[in-house]
Amino acid sequence: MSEAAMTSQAKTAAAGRRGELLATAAQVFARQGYDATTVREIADAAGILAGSLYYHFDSKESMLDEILSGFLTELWTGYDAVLAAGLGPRETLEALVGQSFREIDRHRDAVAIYQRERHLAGQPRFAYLADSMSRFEAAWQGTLERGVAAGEFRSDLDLRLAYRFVRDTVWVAASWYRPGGRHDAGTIARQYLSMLLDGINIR
Amino acid sequence: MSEAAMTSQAKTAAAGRRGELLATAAQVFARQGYDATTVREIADAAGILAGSLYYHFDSKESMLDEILSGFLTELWTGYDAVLAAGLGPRETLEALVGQSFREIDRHRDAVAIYQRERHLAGQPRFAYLADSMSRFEAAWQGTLERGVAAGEFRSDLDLRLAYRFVRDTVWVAASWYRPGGRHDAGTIARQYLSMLLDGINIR
Amino acid sequence: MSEAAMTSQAKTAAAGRRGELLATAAQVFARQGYDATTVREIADAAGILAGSLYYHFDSKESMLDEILSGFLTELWTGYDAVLAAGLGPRETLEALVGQSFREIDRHRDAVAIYQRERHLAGQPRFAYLADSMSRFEAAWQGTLERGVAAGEFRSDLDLRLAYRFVRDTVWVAASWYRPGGRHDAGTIARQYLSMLLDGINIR
Amino acid sequence: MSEAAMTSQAKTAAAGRRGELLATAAQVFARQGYDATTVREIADAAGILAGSLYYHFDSKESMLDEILSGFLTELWTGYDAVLAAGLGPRETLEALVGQSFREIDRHRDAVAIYQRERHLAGQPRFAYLADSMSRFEAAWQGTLERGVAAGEFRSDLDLRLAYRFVRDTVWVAASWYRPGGRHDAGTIARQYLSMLLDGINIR
DNA sequence: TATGAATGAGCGTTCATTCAT
DNA sequence: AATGAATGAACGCTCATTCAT
Repeated sequence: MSEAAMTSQAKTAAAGRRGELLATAAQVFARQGYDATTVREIADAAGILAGSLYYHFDSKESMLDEILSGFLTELWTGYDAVLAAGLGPRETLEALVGQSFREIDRHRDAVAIYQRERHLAGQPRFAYLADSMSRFEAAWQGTLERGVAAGEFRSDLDLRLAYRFVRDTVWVAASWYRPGGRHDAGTIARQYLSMLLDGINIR
Repeated sequence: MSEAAMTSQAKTAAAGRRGELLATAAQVFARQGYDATTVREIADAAGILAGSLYYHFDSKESMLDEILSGFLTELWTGYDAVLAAGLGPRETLEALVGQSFREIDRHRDAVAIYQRERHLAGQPRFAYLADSMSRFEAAWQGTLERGVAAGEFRSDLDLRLAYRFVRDTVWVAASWYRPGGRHDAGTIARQYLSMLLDGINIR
Repeated sequence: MSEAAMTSQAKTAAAGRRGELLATAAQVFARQGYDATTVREIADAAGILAGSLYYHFDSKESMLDEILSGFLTELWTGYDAVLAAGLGPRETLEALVGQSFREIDRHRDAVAIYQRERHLAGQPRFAYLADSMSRFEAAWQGTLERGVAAGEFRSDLDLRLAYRFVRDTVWVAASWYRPGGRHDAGTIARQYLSMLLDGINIR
Repeated sequence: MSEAAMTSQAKTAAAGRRGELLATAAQVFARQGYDATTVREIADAAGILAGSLYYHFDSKESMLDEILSGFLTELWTGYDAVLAAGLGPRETLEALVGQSFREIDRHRDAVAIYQRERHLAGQPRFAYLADSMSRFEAAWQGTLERGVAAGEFRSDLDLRLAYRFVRDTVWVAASWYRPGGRHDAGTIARQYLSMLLDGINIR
C-alpha cells in the first residue's frame, strides 16, 4: 500500500472513531435526554472510560454541538436543493416533507435531540439553531403562502397555525419512528402528505 | 373557632400553599426541563430556600409526580365524559380535540412536561403514564376505526400512522401555545380540526 | 436577649464560620501551595465534607481571593496611615518595616500565599494584586528616593535594586516566621532595620 | 563507523535531547509552578506529544528531580571550592554571594523552582534538598560566626536572623532576575554585598 | 523516537436531601 | 413553615501515565 493511501486510511479511521463515538452519544442523548445523560453512560455504551472521550472531544456539550450542527448542515443541503428547484407550491411542500422524512430516517437520533433540546437555541453557542428555525419558518410558511396565492391551498386558514401544524406533525414523527419498522420513510411521507393535503375525511 | 375547623382551615391553607408551589415548579420544569431544573431554582422562584420545599414535598420527583398525575386525572375526567356520551365518530373526534385544547389551555405547563418527559413511563412510579398512553391510543384509534367503519373517515390510511398524526398534531401544540395569544384555545381547536379532517388543499 | 441582639449575634456567628473556614484554608494553602491543595484537604482540616464548603464559598478560587484581598485591605490601611503621617524618609522606612512585620505576624498564612502565588496578578480577577504591587513599589521606592535626596541614604546605589533588596528581605521573612518563636515581630523588625540601614559590618 | 562509536554518538544525542527537554521543562516549571504545570504544556513547548516525554523520562517528578539535583550539584561544586580556599570571613562571604549570583545567572529557572518548591525537602525522594539546606546553613552561618569572632561583623545581631536575612536577600533575587537586563550578575552581586555589609545609611 | 488512544485516579463542583433550630 | 448548615453521591473534566504501533 502506498504511503498516501495509508495516510488516507488513517484519516478515515480517525474520523471514523469520532463518528462512531458521536453516533453512540447521539443514541444515548436521544434515549435519555441530554441533561439526564452522563458522560460515563456514553463512555460505557462506547466501551471506553469516561475520561477517554476527552481525547476526542472537548466536552459533553461539544459532542451535542457536533451532532446537531452536522445534522442541520445535511438537512439544509437537502432543503436548499428543493427550494432552488423552482417547483410549484404543492410540489415544493411534497418535496420538503419527503426530504424531512429522509432526514428523520438518516439522522433519527439527531432529530429527536433537536426536538427535545430546542431551548438550546437561546445559548450563544447554539445560535445556529435559532437561525435554522427562522430559515425553516421562512421556507415552509413561504411555501404555504405561495400555495394560497396560487389557489392551490385553502385561504381560510391562519397560516401561522398551519405552519406549526405541518412543522410539528412532520418532525415529531422522529420521536416514534424506528428504521426497519412496518413502513419505510417514503411510505410514511406519502401517507403524511396525503393527510396533510386532503385530511382524513372521506371526500 | 373549633379545633376541627382550625385543622380544616390549616389543611386548606396548606393545600393552597402546595398548589402554589406545584404551579411554580411546573412552570420551571416546563421552561427548562425536569432534569435541568434544580430544586433551588424552584425554591428561588417561590421565594423560599431549597430545604424548605421538603416540608411540603417528599422529593423533587414527587412534585413532578403530583403535577403529572393531577393533569392526567383531570384530562381523563373530560375524556371519559366525551367517550361515554355515545357520539358518532366524527363528533367524538371533534369533542376529543376540543377537550384536548381546553386541557392545554388550563394545564399548559403540565402538558409541556408530559410531552418532554414521556420516557418516564418506563419507571414503576410513573407506570400510570404508560397506562394513560394505552387508554389514549385505544380511545383515539378506536374512534378512527369507528369512523372508517362508518364510512366517515378515509379507509386508505394506515390507522396507526393516522393515530400518531392526530395525537402529535394536537399535543405538540402545547410547546408553543401561550394563553392570551392571538387565538384562544377554541379557535385553534377548530382550525386544527378543519385541517385534520379536510387537509390544506383546496377542495 | 433582645431580638436585635440575637440577629447581631447570628450575623457574627455566620461571619465567624466563614472566617474560621478561611483561616483553615489559608493555613493549608500556605503549607502546600494553592495548586497542590485540594478542597477535600481544606474540608478535612475544617472537619466537614468537601461539598459543604460550597455552602459558604463560590469556589476554591474565591477562598483564595478573599484571603488575599482581606490581607491587602488591612495592609494598606496600615501603610496609608504611615504614608500620611508626614514622617521623614528614615522614619517612614522604619515605620513601613515595622508595619510589615506586624502584618506578617497577624496574617502569616496570607503573606506566605501572597509571596508564592504572585503570578496570579496577571489574572483579571486578581488584578488588585498588580495594583497593590505598583503602589507598593511607589511607596517604598519613593521613600528611598526621598532619603537619598535628603542626604539620609546612600546615593551610590541603584534604587531599583535597593527597593527589591528591601522588599524581598522583609516579605520573605513570612516563609520562615512562626508566631510564638524565639523573637516577636517587633524584635525581628528592629534587627532587620538595623541590618538594612547599617549593614552587618563593624563600623 | 564502528558500532561502539554509533552507540556513543546516539548516547550523546540522547543526552542532548534530554538536556533540551529539561531546559524546556525548567522554563515552564519556573513560570507556572510545578503543580500548575501539566506534562502536556511541557510537551507542547517542546513540540512533541505528552506521551513522548516518557520515552526520555520516567515521570514528571523525575524531570523536576533532575533539574534540581543538577543545579545543586553545580552549586556545591562552586561553594565547596570557595569554602576550601581558606579565605577570611568577609572574603568568604563575598565569594559566596558572588558565586550565588553566578548560579542565578546560569540556572535561573532551576533557582526559581528551588525557591518555590522548598516544601519538597520533606519528601524522601528530595531528601537531598534538606541536606543541601543544612549544609547551606552551616556554610553561611559558620562564615558569619567566624566574622563575628574575628571582629569583622557586628556582634549585636542574632546570627540566625542574620543568616536568614543574607540567604533570602540573595536567593529571592532569582524571582526577578532576568539575564540580559539592566545589570549583569556581577554588578548586582556587588551592590547587594555593599548593602549587606554597609547598609543603605550614609556613613 | 514519537504517536494515538486509552486508562484510572482524582479534581472542583453540583445538587437532592436531611435535620436541628 | 422556614432556615442554615451540612451530607454524600455523582457529575463533567483533567492529567500523569501506559503501550501497541
